[in-house]
Amino acid sequence: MADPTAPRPTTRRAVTRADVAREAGVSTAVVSYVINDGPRPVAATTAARVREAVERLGYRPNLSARALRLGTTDLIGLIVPDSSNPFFAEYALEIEQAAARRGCSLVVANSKGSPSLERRNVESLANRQVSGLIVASATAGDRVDLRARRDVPVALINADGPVSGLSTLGPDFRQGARDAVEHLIVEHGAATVGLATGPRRNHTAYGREDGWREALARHGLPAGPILEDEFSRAGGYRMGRQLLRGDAPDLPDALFALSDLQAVGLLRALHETGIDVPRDVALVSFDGTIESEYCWPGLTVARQPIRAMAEAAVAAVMDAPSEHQVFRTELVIRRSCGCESSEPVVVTP
Amino acid sequence: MADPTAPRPTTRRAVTRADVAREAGVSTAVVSYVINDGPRPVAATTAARVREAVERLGYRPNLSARALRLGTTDLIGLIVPDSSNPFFAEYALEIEQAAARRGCSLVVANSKGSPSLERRNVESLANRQVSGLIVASATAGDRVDLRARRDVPVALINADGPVSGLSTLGPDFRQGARDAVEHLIVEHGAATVGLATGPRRNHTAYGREDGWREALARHGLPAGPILEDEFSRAGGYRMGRQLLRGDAPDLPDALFALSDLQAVGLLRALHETGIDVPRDVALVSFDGTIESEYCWPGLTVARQPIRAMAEAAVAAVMDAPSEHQVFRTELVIRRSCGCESSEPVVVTP
DNA sequence: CTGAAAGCGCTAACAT
DNA sequence: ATGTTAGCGCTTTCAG
Repeated sequence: MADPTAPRPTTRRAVTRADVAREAGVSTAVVSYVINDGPRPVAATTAARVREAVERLGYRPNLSARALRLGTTDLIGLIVPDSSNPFFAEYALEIEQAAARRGCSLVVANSKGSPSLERRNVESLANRQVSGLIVASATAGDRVDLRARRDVPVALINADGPVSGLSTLGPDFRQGARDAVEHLIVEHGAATVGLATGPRRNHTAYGREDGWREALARHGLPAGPILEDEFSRAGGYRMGRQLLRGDAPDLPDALFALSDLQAVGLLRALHETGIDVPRDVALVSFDGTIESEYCWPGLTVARQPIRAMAEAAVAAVMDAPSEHQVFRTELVIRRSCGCESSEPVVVTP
Repeated sequence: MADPTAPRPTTRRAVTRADVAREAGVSTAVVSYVINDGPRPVAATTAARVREAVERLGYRPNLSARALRLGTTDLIGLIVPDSSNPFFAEYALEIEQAAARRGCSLVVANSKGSPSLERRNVESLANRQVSGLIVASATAGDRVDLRARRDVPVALINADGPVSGLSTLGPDFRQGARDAVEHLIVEHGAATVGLATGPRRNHTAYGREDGWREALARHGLPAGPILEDEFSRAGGYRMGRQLLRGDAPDLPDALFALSDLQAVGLLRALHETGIDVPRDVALVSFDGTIESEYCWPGLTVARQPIRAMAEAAVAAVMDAPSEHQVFRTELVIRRSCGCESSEPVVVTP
């Protein structure tokens, strides 16, 4: 008779390690040794017999039990403000791939820019015994409340500086912004460069703003107009509308957007008004997501090395914690700055 | 002395349910009851005492143990070909939100269009005892090999029809495509409408192709040129280049792209060649991701009700399996078809 | 090289 | 209303 005491309706009792042991005529320990390839050696013939039994029975190890025993899950938690934001989506993909290479899976949680939700997500993932936690904090780095990190290694990505007790990493915000803005000034003779920034409570904006300011200062130029709105296409669009309001808007020579998304929104507003980029205003942005490559005109960007950063984040939580790591961005020249790119389009490999 | 036998370096032994019980002077069962709010009642004063102890000790339940006991994890697995594809990224976000509403977390795996990797992901997530599995198969629906679904409810999203033993759901591919193409014909007098489709091995392409063909047939029009490339921006771009090659390319009046991404790539190729959309060619696509709203010109699309589908997928695996569900798409008129939209831009809420 | 057995932390009978 | 306790399936120490 079937055993009706199963906790939840698991169609039938699953095959366990004990079944395999019985089938193969060995002890459960041996089954464990062959499956995990250690820690004790097993005679080749015994191992073969076990593997055969595993196959015949269709045995699949129960990872929950393993996790309980080991106190770890081979699960990496990722907390981002918005996983549908292309920047985070690309980041998440690379993290998933890096995790997969180490046999880990990725669980993603959205904090929607809410510090309290972020905290709850950290707690919840820590309770799940994730092996590591990677977080892109929507708020200031040092305000990240990681009480729950008791026994979970945490890496803070998109960080603009070290945070004691955590592994942190991020792009060189300042350098990237400076490069982009200097390109505008040096190569295209821009004399006024506006800034399209994000919410001021977000610490990560500072580095990019400073980079912009530095580039200007280096060339003795005054600060251009400053627009501020959220890090989204809609935010960029609103900034564009604001820039263009009035009868005779006074456009700067160029604009630096803190993110691709905002640049895309700006582009939209500019297009609608019949303003040509780069002829009427040049535009450069920070991030370098794929979208920046395909919009029109293609955006000149300070591109973050997402794959390398993803790998570093996973390494920081899985292998060894690290000091703050900063990654140089790469200036990718396309048309929005005014350059004539020789290639019609840079198609990603 | 510290106990050095901890399986992995958990900084110190974590607080367990037993500690709380001792602290509160009750049994572990009672602690369980107050934490889970059942299944047995607990006196209010006792409960308060327990909660206090939990607070004082900073107790956090170990979800691995719970999962082992219960045979389920409150983890939903999602397998997609490419989680950085904006369509899947938006889908994943909505699924994560729907899961979160039920107290579940989402683990995402990429199959990169490989059936074998897809299968491995299914296995691996099933071994993790996920409570449900949602898969967007890169291959044909009926070829989905879900041997591992022994005791895991599976929902197939982006499905074009029922698959026995699985919950399936998807947009009304045919209706959506038909609506979009008919709009081109009826409202804009398009006499030749080309098709930009995806790899033919992908069954989900059939419905959209049929819709295109049906719309044409209804109005006695011949099939326009057919382009075929992968479901990506690069694929769209290549199709655009192909369409335009030669000295005097013979452009159709309009083009229907099976996905936003391909439309974006097409748009890029068209822009580069100085071809105006919609003046020289009109363009409509299927999906309706946010990117379609912000590119230039804004894309007229058959928009999938992603949120509703995400909710349905989660419900199918968490609540009750369902017959095949099809969701109507909504035709969203923007400028790429030739309409003058009254609103300058439809900003998403 | 292999077997026996002790738990990991939790839930939910079954007792009281 | 509360306490006791038997496992869930796995890993690994300790004996053989």
